[in-house]
Amino acid sequence: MVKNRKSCEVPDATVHRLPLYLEKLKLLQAIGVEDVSSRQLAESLDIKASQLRHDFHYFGGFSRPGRPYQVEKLVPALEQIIGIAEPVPTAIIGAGHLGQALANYHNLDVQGFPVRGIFDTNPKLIGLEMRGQPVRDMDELETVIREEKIKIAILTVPSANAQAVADRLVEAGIIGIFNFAPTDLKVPEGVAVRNERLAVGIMSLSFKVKCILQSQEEDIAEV
Amino acid sequence: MVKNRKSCEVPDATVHRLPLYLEKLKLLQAIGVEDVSSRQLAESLDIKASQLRHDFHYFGGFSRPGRPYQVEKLVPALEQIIGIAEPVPTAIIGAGHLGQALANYHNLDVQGFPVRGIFDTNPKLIGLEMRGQPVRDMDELETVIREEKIKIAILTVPSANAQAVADRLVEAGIIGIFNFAPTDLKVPEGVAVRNERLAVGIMSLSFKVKCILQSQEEDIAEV
DNA sequence: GTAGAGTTGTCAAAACCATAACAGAATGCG
DNA sequence: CGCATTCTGTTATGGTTTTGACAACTCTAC
Repeated sequence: MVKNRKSCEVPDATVHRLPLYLEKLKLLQAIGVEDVSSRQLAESLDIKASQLRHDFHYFGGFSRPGRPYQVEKLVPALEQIIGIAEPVPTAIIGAGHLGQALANYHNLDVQGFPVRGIFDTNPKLIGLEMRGQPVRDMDELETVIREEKIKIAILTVPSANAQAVADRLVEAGIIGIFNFAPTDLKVPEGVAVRNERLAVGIMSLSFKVKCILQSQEEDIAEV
Repeated sequence: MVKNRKSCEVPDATVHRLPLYLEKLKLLQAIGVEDVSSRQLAESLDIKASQLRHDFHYFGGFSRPGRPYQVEKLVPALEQIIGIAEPVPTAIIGAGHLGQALANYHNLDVQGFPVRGIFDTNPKLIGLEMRGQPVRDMDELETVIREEKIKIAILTVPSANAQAVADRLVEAGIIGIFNFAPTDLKVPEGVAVRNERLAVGIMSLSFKVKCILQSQEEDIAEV
């Protein structure tokens, strides 16, 4: 199966678009659309059709020349590629506001990431129910991860604890960490980390806002 | 001031790194570091020094050849560039779990985005206090935005309402929208949108996890 | 004062990604 | 059937971003 190894040698940019394709396709599926051409799909996502076909090309053909894509086939194919053909048991570490928000984010389940464990150190939170899951003491972390075969953890603990918790997660067998703490985690080879920095997002937005305001001022000055 | 207009013609990739530079520099500042070389700073962020210098080069020199960067000068310079030299009044639309999480996210204030208005339609939420701010009825949206001169809005409402709310925001004078709804917002020229899709994040993580698992299986098979 | 180590700003090369172009295939219609 | 249209898969082109390389400059040590 050389193809498997090769199918992982894909640009990050392409990987980030796969979820968008899947999302849109599920929407089409829900309203009963059967066929969709690369152009239709691309336009609805505001990208070029050639880029979409190029992306798909990394994974081999999803259709044949002359025939549009079949939604019914494409959805499971993408799910397979993304790795959510089977539900991926997920844990949330840190039941603060952000952790709660994510635990209650219904879409997580729907999109293939059922939450099988919520953990915190705060005695006031331990025992509370969130979406049918009790908040557990961190003592149980390793046990639950192993029993539930959890592979992905969402980390919403304070920065100061993030690295220590990450170490425990890796030790317990976690392979993917979705990190919301503004800290660069050091993890061994064979563990994937994705940092989600709210601050980066809002600041790059601020940069654009500043540019807009400046150009408006200049436009006025020029009149 | 041609430089202003030019300073906005910067690759997105560079813009996204600016907040990281600033964050790290503030950390250094806090522990009393005065000088820092491009190599030191770059290594701590796990990027190449040449990239950092290249990024800075877009905005003109922050130092002179031979001399390292001075933290005390670099921090305000970056704040200026990002547009947070002055605090940027911000609103949160949607006081659900995610909205609450962000409202309580202390760093928002610290990093230059004081929350000056929290809005929701749910009568049960209206009136509640979050970080010293009452949750207001959406009726007050336009008034508060204008009075507080709010320019940036964080959108955490359900997908179905996102576009309608965005329209109101733009009408009221909002220039930047930080959108957490999985919807592509249509906004007029002169309004910046940044989409933050949690689903995309966790799915691209899942892709990498799947690749790791596959390569592990293959390694075992090869032995 | 001079050599050497270390630094930035700048430009050139390499790697990467997005777009365009096109061959080959299917479909629909007269 | 034959033609026009539409479509994918694939390759080539063009552009952007990252990385490497180096001149010019500063400081320290001796």
